[in-house]
Amino acid sequence: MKKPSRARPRAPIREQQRLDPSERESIIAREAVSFFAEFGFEGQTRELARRLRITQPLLYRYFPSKDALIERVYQEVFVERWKPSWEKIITDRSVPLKTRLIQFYREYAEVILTYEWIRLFMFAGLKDLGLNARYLKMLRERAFEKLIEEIRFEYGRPSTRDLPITVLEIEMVWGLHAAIFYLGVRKFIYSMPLETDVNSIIDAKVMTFLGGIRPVLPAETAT
Amino acid sequence: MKKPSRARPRAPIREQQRLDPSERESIIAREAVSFFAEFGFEGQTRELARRLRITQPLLYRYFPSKDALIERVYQEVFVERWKPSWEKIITDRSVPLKTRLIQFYREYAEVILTYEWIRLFMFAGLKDLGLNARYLKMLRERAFEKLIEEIRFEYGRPSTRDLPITVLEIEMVWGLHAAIFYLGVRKFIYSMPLETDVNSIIDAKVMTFLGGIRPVLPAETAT
DNA sequence: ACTATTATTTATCAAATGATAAACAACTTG
DNA sequence: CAAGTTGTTTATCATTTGATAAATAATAGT
Repeated sequence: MKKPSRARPRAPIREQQRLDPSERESIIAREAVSFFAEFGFEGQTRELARRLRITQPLLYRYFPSKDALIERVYQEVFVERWKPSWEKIITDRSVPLKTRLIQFYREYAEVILTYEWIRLFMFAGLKDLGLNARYLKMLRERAFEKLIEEIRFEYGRPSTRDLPITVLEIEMVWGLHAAIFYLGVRKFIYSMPLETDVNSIIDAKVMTFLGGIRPVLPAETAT
Repeated sequence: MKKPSRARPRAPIREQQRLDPSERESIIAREAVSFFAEFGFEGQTRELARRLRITQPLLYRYFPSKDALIERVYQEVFVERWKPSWEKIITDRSVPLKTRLIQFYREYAEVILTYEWIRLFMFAGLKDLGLNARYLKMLRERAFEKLIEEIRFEYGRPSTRDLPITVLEIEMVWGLHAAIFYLGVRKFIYSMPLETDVNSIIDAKVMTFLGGIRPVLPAETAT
């Protein structure tokens, strides 16, 4: 049992004031990620400040405008969370292709299947700032195209350098990506709890994908 | 008998004023669908009015509040556009299963793969009003569950009445749904033009789906 | 301890925005 | 044509909201 003492609040639970600028800035940025993910970019700066237990004008000491803060949120989520190691996973031919794919998609899913990532990406898309197109272009170049190159190699097909990626091939990859992304949409946008383990879904999708893409690949090199 | 003898306005080039209430209301509703699909539900009533070439207070003559107008938009898009005939297509056993699936998904895709449907559905989800959950529940009951029942029947498996739908089965259907829906997301939210014919993608997905769901079905009836 | 610095708050502004009331004007009816 | 009905506009209100300037107070340097 505790003795309620309303005498003095023990311990310096006291609101700390005057933080170091860099620290304050990162605190604001972090909270902004969570805040805008929940309410969208029309969320009000006053409400964000309230959550941070600071006053609203203080935000403008660290970010010149609301848009600048939103820019920072993008950076935080869509740039910082990209892991260059993923590209290594995909292209590491000392590992079986299927294993690589599963590992990549599992790790990638772990990053994007979060409340913040999914919702912010969707908010950004609806608002349109070209952010999504830019991101997906990067995703295509850094991951999808490498991935198709690896699949071509695995099955003894011409390199994508010699024979450009076909519409059907990239469409297959989009399909796999859609399946994973949609899990996040269901969970974080539709508020529908997933009844299945994400990893096992990914494994199954990857295997179906590998089975399905074969007939879509260009013919074997028969020069 | 009331006779709406509308005195013919001569040469309707002139901005027509004083419309019939029911007509004005439907014009407003129609424009609101397009407007909110573009800007989201935070789109301003003044801007909507400007598009309609009417003044903003007139909106409030026909809809008591902005929320009521939004409610109407939901009705217009997510209720009115549902076609009961789809359920007949799915369950019409005089037609081969694959044909039914392809026909249903083609028709369904034609309705939901529109700028308005996709974006409004996403805006609604992000705002959360339970609308999406409600819609998807309906989709599951009226389409997906019937669809699984038909597949079970086709392959001589127990009825879903005797053996409830499994998580894996419904997951497969979600996967197919995701693939189609994501086409809309790419096009209308990410602004990425689709390079392929939607119908052929659907056909391919349906066939992959039918091949993939078989091992997931419950064992054959061995009473 | 004193002073300079600066993180933070208080006070406010101006524009935007949903909503209402009253004035206006187009159409109908007698 | 006069009068009444009602579709539409004008004028306006009360909040909300991004942003700024000045005042305040916590910390560092000497």
